[in-house]
Amino acid sequence: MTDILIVEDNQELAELLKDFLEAEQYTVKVADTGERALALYLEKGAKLVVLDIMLPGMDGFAVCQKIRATDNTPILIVSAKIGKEDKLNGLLLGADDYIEKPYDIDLLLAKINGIFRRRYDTGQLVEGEIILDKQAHQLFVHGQEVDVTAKEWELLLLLMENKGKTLSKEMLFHKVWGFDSFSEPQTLTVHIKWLRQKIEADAKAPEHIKTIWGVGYRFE
Amino acid sequence: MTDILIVEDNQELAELLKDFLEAEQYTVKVADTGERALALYLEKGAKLVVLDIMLPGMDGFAVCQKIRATDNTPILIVSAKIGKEDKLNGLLLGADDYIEKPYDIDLLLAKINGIFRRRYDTGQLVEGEIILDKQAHQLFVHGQEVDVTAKEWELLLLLMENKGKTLSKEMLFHKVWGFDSFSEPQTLTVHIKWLRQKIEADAKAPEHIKTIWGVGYRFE
DNA sequence: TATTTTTTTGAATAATTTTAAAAGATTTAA
DNA sequence: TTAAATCTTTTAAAATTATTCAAAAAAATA
Repeated sequence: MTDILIVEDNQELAELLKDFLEAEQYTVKVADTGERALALYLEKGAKLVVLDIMLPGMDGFAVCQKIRATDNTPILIVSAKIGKEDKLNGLLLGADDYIEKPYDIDLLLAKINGIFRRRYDTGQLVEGEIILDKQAHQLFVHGQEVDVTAKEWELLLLLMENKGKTLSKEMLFHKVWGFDSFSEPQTLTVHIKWLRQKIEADAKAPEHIKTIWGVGYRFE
Repeated sequence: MTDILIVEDNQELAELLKDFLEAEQYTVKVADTGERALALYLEKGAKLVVLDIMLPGMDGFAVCQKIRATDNTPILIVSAKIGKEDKLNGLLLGADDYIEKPYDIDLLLAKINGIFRRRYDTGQLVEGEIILDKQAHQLFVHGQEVDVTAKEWELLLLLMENKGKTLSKEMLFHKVWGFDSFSEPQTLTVHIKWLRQKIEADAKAPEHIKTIWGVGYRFE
């Protein structure tokens, strides 16, 4: 969901970008030639391709064209030699945006964030059959709306926003009930139980809300 | 109400624009020649025509002229070769705005939003049988005028302007009664009740103003 | 002042949250 | 390997909290 493929022949610059974007929670793969970029793209895919135009061998425009022949994944063209013709060239080939080298790294991030927001941020959290609409404050399971209480909603939101990560019971309790809550720790597990009954096919064998013994819970 | 006709001979670019604008809640039709654009326009109409000047066969200016001969639908001219003469040309033919290729997609969106706001924002909010006329300060349900009090009006306006989003009771209360209000929180729910009696077919089973337990209300 | 509109109140109702106790799992240590 | 200890889940009832409703009081307006 946050996979970026960087196509850049300057290894140092590529590493720098990778580190920077990873710090911003993106998942980054790097390719140093057009050929390798295409191979990597076809094998692993990506949600955004950041594409340098000047590459040894197959140039960026060719890569752009080949990717567009496959699908509609957004492409951000990066280049030192963007003239009007190049911009037009890229636009005609289906690139989504441009940035000129040398660029401000924050501007690059802004453009990347913008592309992700426009293309992928629907205001919804989707995990398989479970859809959480944050704006509407609605939960759908298999397309059916399911009523959840305020506490259940907060718990599920926390778990889904941190899917794959195990959250400790203390952390969950503090975030949902507040640090000053005097409630008993069972309260949390009872709410987990209600949630499981609402979102799991079989609440006895949960597929999504996993128990991590002695630690807490993890959404998968 | 949000129909856009894009006239663009580059199919890839046209598809890209279509996807982008559809993500922004517009309804998009595409034509790749001037002749097809006119035929589509005369058959289905549109609220805005985004018109590339450089087209094979009948060029953009000719399309512009023919559309203007029919009605006053706004036209946004897009072209790489906008010189002073072209701008003047387009203006004389009745185009509403221009954008030069290659353009920033956000700028295009801003211009489109601007045209729609200027041309079509009638100051009315319409949701099925409910019409809120902001200028006249009147509410109609099933074509019948319904009197609402000042507080009810503000409440309904807030809800309808944010339809689909759940608004918290605190937010509603603050916006309608002001941050410094000392009133009891029930006051809000009582007003919601009056509103429901005025706009809902069955106030006991509201179709429009939904209660989100422990959170607030949502207009649908 | 009379009328309309808004706000408050308190009781009834509905829904959620908490609790406590028992049962079920998993881990630890003998 | 087994028993004990620890942790988690279930259950149902109790407690709490939120919402609705109707009527009355207060405030604003004509």
